[in-house]
Amino acid sequence: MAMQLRRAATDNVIIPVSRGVGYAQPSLEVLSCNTCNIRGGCLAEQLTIAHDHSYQVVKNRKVLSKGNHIFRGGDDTKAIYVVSSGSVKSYMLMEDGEEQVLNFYMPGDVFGLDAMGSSCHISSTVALETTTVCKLPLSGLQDRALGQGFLNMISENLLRDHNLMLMLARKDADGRLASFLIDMSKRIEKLGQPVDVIKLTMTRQDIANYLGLAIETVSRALRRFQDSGMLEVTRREVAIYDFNCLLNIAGTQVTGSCSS
Amino acid sequence: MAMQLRRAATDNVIIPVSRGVGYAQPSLEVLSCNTCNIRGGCLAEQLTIAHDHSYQVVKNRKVLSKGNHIFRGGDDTKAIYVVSSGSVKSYMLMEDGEEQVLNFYMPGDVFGLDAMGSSCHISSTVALETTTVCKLPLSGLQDRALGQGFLNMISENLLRDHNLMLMLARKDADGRLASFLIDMSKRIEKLGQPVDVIKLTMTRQDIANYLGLAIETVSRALRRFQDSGMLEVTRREVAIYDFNCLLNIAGTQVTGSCSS
DNA sequence: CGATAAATTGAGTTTTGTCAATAAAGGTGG
DNA sequence: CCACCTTTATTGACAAAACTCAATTTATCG
Repeated sequence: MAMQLRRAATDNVIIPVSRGVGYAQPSLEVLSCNTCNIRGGCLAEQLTIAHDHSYQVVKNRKVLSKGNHIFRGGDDTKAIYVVSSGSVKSYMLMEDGEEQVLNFYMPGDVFGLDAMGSSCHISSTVALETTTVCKLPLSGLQDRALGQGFLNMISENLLRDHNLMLMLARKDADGRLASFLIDMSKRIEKLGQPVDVIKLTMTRQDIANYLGLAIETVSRALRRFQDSGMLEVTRREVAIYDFNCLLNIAGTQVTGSCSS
Repeated sequence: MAMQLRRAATDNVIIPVSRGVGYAQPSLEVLSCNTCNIRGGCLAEQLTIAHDHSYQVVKNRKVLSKGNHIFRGGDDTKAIYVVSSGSVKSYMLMEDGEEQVLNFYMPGDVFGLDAMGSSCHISSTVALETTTVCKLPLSGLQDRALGQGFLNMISENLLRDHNLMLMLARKDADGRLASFLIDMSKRIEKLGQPVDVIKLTMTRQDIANYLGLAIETVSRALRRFQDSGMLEVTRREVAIYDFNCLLNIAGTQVTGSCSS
């Protein structure tokens, strides 16, 4: 395949030092759980409070602006993270500089799990927009009962990965894009937002790198969908008109619920 | 893509009841850890003993013959499993009957993790040959400190999945097959077996369903490799002559070690 | 408002899937 | 132990999907 190099602000070969030393993190402001929108079921809160009962209010939230990395491949493992607001992509770099996007994370999602068993991160993560993340130190994690929520999260992660694998292995371009849009829709639904309008915080290139397609193929598939009238694309926003049609094109979706 | 239906003994739509009720498991023999070859670092042993200190000798091993399922998609979640001997494949069925192979498991490997957070299994698992598996009941798992070994295992699983995703998304047929062979070689190396002879316990169809290729493409890629002299294929056995060449074709491999 | 980045669109090529036929292997029963 | 049948694997010819290259348009950001 050997596509040409295509990387943007998320490049992690040439490490940006543009704003001088000390500005690696755009904001050092640390926020407490009290001001977090993710109420109930926040794993970071659960685990951190469980870990240290003296803190009822956890203060480990940080604001990142677009393009800022949370961690990069090779960085020492320190924590796992929860998205509080905004969105994040995780990716791995191939030797040719090509990046494979592994996942997009939205508010409530936990990321950085691949680091749990290793001394450093394998993947990299970067904010796709102004984003707030909550840091959950890993120290002592192995000695504690982690609770069902933790196990659920792990199997959710595995399920998501399996879904992507299935998609990459078996679906054509239209099927992959349809699956992607449905997945995004389901996720924003969980956040209580309207399901029929998807705001894409990632570039077409990111989508292509996630779905294992060329950027041109993504563009053309979106056009085909739009021409058929099932949805409308305007810049980074997709309005879905015919959900059934999209589901049809997507084919098999692996859900967490046991219906099969 | 919509390839034609291709399923064999592992079909789980038509449930085989060939040998009559009561023979769902070919053997009810239960073996103890004392007779297990996997010494040291067996997670099943660790977790089970940790769970119930009164049993120093765990008796939960079972023998399965080729084609027998350990569990099927939709089955109630009861346990996670460790391969003691033999080999296992896990797969998910698509609506068109197509199966996507998720992984092949070898002695020491843990499988069934996707069930941890769910009330039933999403994937199915089947023995590829005469296989011994160790069952690890899930009950009470969430209330216990699971140890670093458990966390390691989870991140290993995630890493393996990410590797496959990267492969499916970015590599051509030759790259995928080369990656597959290298991975198999590394895994048998861990088991203390020679790295240059790989015994394939799965069919070409299974490999194709794992790599997201047509069976013919797998066959042709193997022929190309053989013609170039880097390896030799005889039935279900691959003798590797030029490992560097294979690594070259495979391209990026994601390893657990932090070298990047 | 201009420069850079992102996205779209078209034309041509390559890879891989599909269909079809054949060969080889493995298992079963006489 | 051998013949037969089923399953598995190989090989060839053709078609389709997606990638590459190239040009253009449209956003975004300073």
